[in-house]
Amino acid sequence: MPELPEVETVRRGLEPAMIGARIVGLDQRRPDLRFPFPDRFSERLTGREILALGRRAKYLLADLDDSSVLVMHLGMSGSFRVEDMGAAKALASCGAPSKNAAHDHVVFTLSTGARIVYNDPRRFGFMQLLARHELADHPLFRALGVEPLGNELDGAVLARLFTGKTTPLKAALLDQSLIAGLGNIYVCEALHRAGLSPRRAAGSLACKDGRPTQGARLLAKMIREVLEEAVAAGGSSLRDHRQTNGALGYFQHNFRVYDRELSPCPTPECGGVIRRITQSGRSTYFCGVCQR
DNA sequence: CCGACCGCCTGCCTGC
DNA sequence: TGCAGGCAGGCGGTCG
Repeated sequence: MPELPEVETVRRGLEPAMIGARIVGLDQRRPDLRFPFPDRFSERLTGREILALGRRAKYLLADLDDSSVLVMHLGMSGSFRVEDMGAAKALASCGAPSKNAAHDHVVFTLSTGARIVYNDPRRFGFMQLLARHELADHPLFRALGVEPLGNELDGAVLARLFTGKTTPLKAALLDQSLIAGLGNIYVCEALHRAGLSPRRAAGSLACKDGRPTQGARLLAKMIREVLEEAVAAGGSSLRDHRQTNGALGYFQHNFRVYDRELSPCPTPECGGVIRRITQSGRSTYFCGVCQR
């Protein structure tokens, strides 16, 4: 599921249940996900109060009351759900499909009585427990690029990041050390909105005569636009992705190119057809007519 | 530096 | 109906 908008949706769903609550029990049901869980994971978390829940790129960051930070990454298939007695009954009664409990790998029990369940069939997600002061220099975070939903990303920044790069725009936008948080879907969508070909060299958007190109400015704007729209829609629900309360995000209905091979291009008057190609081993969807 | 490819895992869909 | 193959939202590593 999770690119930046889905992770942000999860963060907003977990926040009211987690903030100010204390972890009174932690059930870690296997030794590892993508990586091993930290040593004494359960002991180190039990008794901690959750002070804040933040996000950096696709990472969730729970600030704890002992100056440690619980770092959580959802990988490809990770999700959280919030359960309390009432909500569990409500979900059951409205027929929301229950996830396969065999993939419920971590269960947090909170002092409020709520349970936070982490489910991850493919187990590409992971959790880490770090001291807050070591976060910035940690290998996971040290090399992360600009946050696309903050105020940092604009045409000038994009132009600078792309200067001299011969790599295709698609690969450059997926590179988390340049911009942190985009994934396959939103890269395809942003490039279509900006009318730029995923195959074009990133460096072609670098500054000309000391000014960012129109393409760089438009692309920066479209990246922010598509991410903001997706967050507002509760993210995209592919397969079984749901928000933490079981509700579906609906941004997938607004995809213009992703998973739309052979559909007519939605750009007015374009007349093109969406194509699928492979770039660095992953599907790229785009219109060869209006994306140049 | 760059890109292509592989592995990590499971589930789902397609075609035979 | 079953089975093989391809594909999937991420990311880190190797190799040429």
